[in-house]
Amino acid sequence: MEILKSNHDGEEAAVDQSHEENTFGNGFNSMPSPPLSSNKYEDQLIESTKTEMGEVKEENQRLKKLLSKVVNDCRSLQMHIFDIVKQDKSKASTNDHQLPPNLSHHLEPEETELVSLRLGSARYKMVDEMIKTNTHEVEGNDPIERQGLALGLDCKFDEHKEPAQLKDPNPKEEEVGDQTSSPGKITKLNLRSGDDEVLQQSHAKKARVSVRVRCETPTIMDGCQWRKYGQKTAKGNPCPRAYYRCSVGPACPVRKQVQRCAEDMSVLITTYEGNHNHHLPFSASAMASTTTAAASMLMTGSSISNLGVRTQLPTSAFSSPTTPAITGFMNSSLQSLNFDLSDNSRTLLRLANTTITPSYSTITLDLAAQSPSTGAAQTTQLNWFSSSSNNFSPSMPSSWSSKRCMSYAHNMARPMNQTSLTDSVAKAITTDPSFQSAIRAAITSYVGASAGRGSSSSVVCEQSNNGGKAYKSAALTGSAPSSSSPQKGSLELSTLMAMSRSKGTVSGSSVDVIRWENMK
DNA sequence: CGCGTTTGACCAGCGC
DNA sequence: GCGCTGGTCAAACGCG
Repeated sequence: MEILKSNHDGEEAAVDQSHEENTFGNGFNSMPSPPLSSNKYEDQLIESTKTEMGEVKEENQRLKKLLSKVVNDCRSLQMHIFDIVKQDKSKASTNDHQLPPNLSHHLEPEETELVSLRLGSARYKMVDEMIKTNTHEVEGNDPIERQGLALGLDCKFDEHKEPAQLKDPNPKEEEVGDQTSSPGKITKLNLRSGDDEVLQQSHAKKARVSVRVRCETPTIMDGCQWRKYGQKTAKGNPCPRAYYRCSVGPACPVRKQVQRCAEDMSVLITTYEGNHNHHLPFSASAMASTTTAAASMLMTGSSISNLGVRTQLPTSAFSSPTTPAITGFMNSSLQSLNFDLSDNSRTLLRLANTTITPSYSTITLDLAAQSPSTGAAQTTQLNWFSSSSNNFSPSMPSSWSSKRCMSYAHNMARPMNQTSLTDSVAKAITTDPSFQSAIRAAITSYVGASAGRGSSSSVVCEQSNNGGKAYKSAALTGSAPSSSSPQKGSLELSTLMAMSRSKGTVSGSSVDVIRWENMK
């Protein structure tokens, strides 16, 4: 540096600028130094920025239209499903038990909730179908599946539960508790109904999503309401573990455990278990859908984008030591992606090194890990990893999801084909609800946190090719405002006032760094 | 008074 | 069978 400065004074500014712009602090260099005639360069940069802003605006409009279409479709679908449920109910009431009118009246709110819950999947699936290109076939010949009536494995759980609830609209609280809050009793109950169910549900019971985050507050603000029901000092950790259950729904089975990390007291470990059986506010749905999607991935090995499809995997799939569908996706797709959500505090969102083993059934979203290259910088990484060691097996079951993952793997393994790679990444982001959820949750929590400080915030996305469009989609998809609640925490594209793009390198490979500045 | 938290007791699972 | 541990329950308590 000294030699450069003394021998090439004219380049000093460029060198400094290069140094200054290397503020990502995550192991890759910034864009190459601009030429001496920096005015021309800046003009070009401004022009390209303007152009890209225009593209972003167009994309925003397109997505807004898409969103409104989805909302409308959801409403009509909701009405349609409501009719179906009503018809089924009237059939059941005539064929089976004749419920008194006052009791059948009590059924309706619960079923509405039930339908809406399924609509979440339908929405994902509809978006999936609307956005996706012709490379992915639409799964589910069952018309019910096509309407998004099934929720995947975790919701199969509900499917078994719901008939009982429908038969008895006013179940005793103990009975609800038996099915939701006491895992041991679940097993006992299900022993009567078949080994497969027992296995699946015991696995489902184990499915957990752990979130590690650097946080001073007693709990992280995930938008949900929790009631503390216990506290215990666990072995090996002086900090007590607090037990919470979701208090939004009367019989919501979701639990969470909160404990400070023994090694680093500033790290809060929050473990979620179960799936909400009620509506959630937007701010809560981000985290909830993320954990649900992660749990679903964990349990089914099916897809990430398969949430709307009833899982029909054989029992052996659950006892398999690996879930190739997941590892295939993660190793091929997520591992090669780096998302950088940063502002003054430089939050780095990284999805990497993911292997999920059902026997352990815990997936961890690590928002507290330090970037090795940044040292003490306030950098937060999000790592998806399981509690098990790597034992990825390349063998794939011949399921649709696996094919899809292989498709990702195939595309990801061809870095030379930039367009293909870009398309694959774009597809992965725009069609995978869990991926969207992860991004949405990260952006939501991030923006929510920064909003309180009143500081400007930005979203930086990196990509290992020259495409960039995929990440625009990522940010847009992840931040698409909810139709019902454009709350704090949602980041609308209209607030993204400036965007820049620069070159950098990651592990010797050239990357594009795209930065959106939120000037709000 | 109602709601949420605290805290000791209880229970189930697991390893030895 | 016993002891350890994690998870849950429920009475007591505190707060608005």
